[in-house]
Order: sequence, then C-alpha cells, then structure tokens
Amino acid sequence: MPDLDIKISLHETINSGQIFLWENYGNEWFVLDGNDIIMGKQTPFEVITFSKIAKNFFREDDNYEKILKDITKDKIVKKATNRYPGLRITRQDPFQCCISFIVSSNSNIPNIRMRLQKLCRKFGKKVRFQKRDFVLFPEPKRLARATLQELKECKLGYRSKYVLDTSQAIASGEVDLDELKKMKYEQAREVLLKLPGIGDKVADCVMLFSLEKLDSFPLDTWMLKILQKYYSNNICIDKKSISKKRYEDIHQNVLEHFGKYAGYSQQFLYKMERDLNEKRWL
DNA sequence: TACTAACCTGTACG
DNA sequence: ACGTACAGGTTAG
Repeated sequence: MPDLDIKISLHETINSGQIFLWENYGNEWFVLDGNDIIMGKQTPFEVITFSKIAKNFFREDDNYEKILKDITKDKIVKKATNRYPGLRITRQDPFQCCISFIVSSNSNIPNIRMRLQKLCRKFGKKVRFQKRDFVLFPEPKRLARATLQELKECKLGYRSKYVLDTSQAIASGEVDLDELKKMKYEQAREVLLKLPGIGDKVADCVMLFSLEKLDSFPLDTWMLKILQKYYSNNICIDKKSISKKRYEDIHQNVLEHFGKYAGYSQQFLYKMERDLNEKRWL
C-alpha cells in the first residue's frame, strides 16, 4: 500500500546530497550521525536511534505543510516539491557536518563519502546496532589529536590541515557549535568563517543541516547554474564563480525571493537539477 | 575590494 | 592504455 500522504521520504531525503554516510537495506535506512546512528523504516514509518534518544533527525517537528505552502509560491520550487514528495532537510550532528563539508570542497559525492568512511574506520568507535556492525563518526577530541599523516592516509589531501585545525578549535571549546544554534544567521556565520576550510558555501551547509538556520541557502556551482537557468530575471549572476561580497549580495536577493525557508527551497531545487543531469548520489 | 591560480585525489572520458 | 579534465570550494597573493 503506497502512502498517499507521505510526509517523510527516506529515499529522497537521504539521496539529496546532504548526508554522505548511510546504508540502505531494503526497507531500512541507516545514517551515521556523530556518536549516534539513526535507523529509519519507511513503511510503516519509524525512526530508531542507537542512543535511544529521539532527536528528530528528519526534522519531524517542522511544520512541513506550512513550509511547503510558503516555498511553493515559487513555481519552479513547486514543480520540485511535486516531484519529490517527502524530501526533508535533516538535523545533523554539527561536528560531523563541519568535517563532512570541509572535506567536500572541490570534490564529488562518491569521493567525499570515501574519505569520510576512511576517517570513521581509522578513528571511529565500533558498535553493534540492530544486528549489524558500524563504526561511528570520530569525536572532535579524537580528530584533534590525529596526525597530519594519518589524515592524509584518509585521502583528504590538502584538506587534512583544515580538518585538524578545525577539530582542535572545536575540541578545545574555542568554538562551541551548540552555542551557534542559538545565534542568528549572520552571527553564526561569522564564527564559522573563522574556522579553516570553512568558507561561504560550507558555512551555509553547516548552518542549514546542523544549526537550525533554515534561511541558509548554500550557493555551490549547481545553485549558481540553477539561478542562471531559471531565475535570471530575478537574480543576476554573471559568472561561474563569485566573490565574497557577491556571495552576500546574492544571498540577500535569494532570501527576498525565496523567503525564510529558503533552505528548503534550495534542497528541492538542488535535488531536481542534479537528477536532471543524472548525477550520482553515492 | 575584486580576481586568479593552486590545490589532493579518484574517476570518467577521449 | 594513458593522459586530461573535472568534482557541493577555500585560501593566499
């Protein structure tokens, strides 16, 4: 019996480029999230965590209908919401989210996944959950005392130094990611941008997927392409890459056009355009 | 302030 | 085969 009133689609959500460490076994989906594991079953819908703490990983607490009503004022977004019913933004562990997107720079999804898996295997704790073996994502303090050599063995390349320095800043308490949840977008952004390896785009990803900033709108190469393709009348983008000042300008324009749930709009648009271009999600 | 080149690495393509 | 280009960007100059 297909669920006609599907509120959360595990398949669409997990296959939308916001999560890299996941596995699917039929009806069951497992997502690595910090020192926890999220297991979702699609039908009947159920979410169980390794920690037994409910954390609304799929943002079950969002008023999805209200958000859809708001973002579908835009016709292109409306089309995407019809195509991907149940696509959600996730609420991820902030540290894992930081490292994941630092590692994502100038790379592609299969490669990002490979690096993160190597990080887990080298530094993560082994656990057993639902009769399966997993290795958790490493804790900040563990990565903080890794060597550059070890990180390079995980194929992080020049990102190794960024991962090490950022891990140290977080492990030492110099930057408290949980504190950023309480701040406004601009304030949290300012703090994140001080961390090495975190620039405009990565900061937006971290804020959208782990720091409760639904007004974040990561501007990657795909989103720039999308804005040029569908929104050239509303938002002017002349080049392939953009400068720092331009990024802030465009974000302001984007917010005015898409509204306070711009992050959700972004996820639907991103998902649609990637699929249109037959890009891999794993 | 705005713009560029360099950057690790795996994979897809010619 | 084997070389080249490119991928959810960031940084230094």
